[in-house]
Amino acid sequence: MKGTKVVFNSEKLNYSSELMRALAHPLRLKILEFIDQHGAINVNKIYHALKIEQSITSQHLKIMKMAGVVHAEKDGKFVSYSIDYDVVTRAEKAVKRFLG
Amino acid sequence: MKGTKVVFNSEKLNYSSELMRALAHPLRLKILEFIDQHGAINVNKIYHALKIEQSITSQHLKIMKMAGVVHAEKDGKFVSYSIDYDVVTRAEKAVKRFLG
DNA sequence: TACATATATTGATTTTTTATAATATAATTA
DNA sequence: TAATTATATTATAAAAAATCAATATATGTA
Repeated sequence: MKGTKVVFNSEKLNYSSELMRALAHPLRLKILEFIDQHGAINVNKIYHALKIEQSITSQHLKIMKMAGVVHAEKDGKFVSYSIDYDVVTRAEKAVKRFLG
Repeated sequence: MKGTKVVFNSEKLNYSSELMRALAHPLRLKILEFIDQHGAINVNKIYHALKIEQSITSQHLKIMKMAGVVHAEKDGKFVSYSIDYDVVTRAEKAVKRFLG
């Protein structure tokens, strides 16, 4: 497993760390877990269920959206969030990718 | 892949996010990659090769050591760092663990 | 149209991280 | 033993992230 000899450019390092950073927060993980359990779901239901502030919820969702972890789709006056499982899988492999 | 219905306690959420946080930094990833490529290696070689400050190197190594990602072993006046691949593997799976 | 609801955005503040520089400690060597 | 080397630690400054409160923007509804 040691010594991949693959030289990673800072672009990939930044991508990997950004992706992991988006997930490296207990509240965001909790939100993600909730979306996972409910499928596409709107902000209202998320913050009511988890008892967190609307504004904070939107902000964390935005961070995860920017990182590509979740996807937002407008549905009337609601916005439905869902998980991009491909990207999450990529995050899982982000470490593995440059380690062995 | 959706809806694991596994309820994660905040302990696990915190562990997962802490582990990911330790890796969610470009410089730390770079250091980890370097250790991976060279096996057990001391601080001096790391910061000379990567052209970063000694103090920063020690600090980042400490963060990864606290998270259990790397292991330090004293060797005379040197300190040799190596990767704990088990923990890294756990980090890879941290996301997967609560998603699907 | 006026009002209510859902979400996003913004600005101010606090907290956490990171970087820098200096110093401390321990081991080594001249 | 004095000087050098390797690493850690500490204090401080700078930067980034998180929280909170308020406001803005849409959309839907009475």
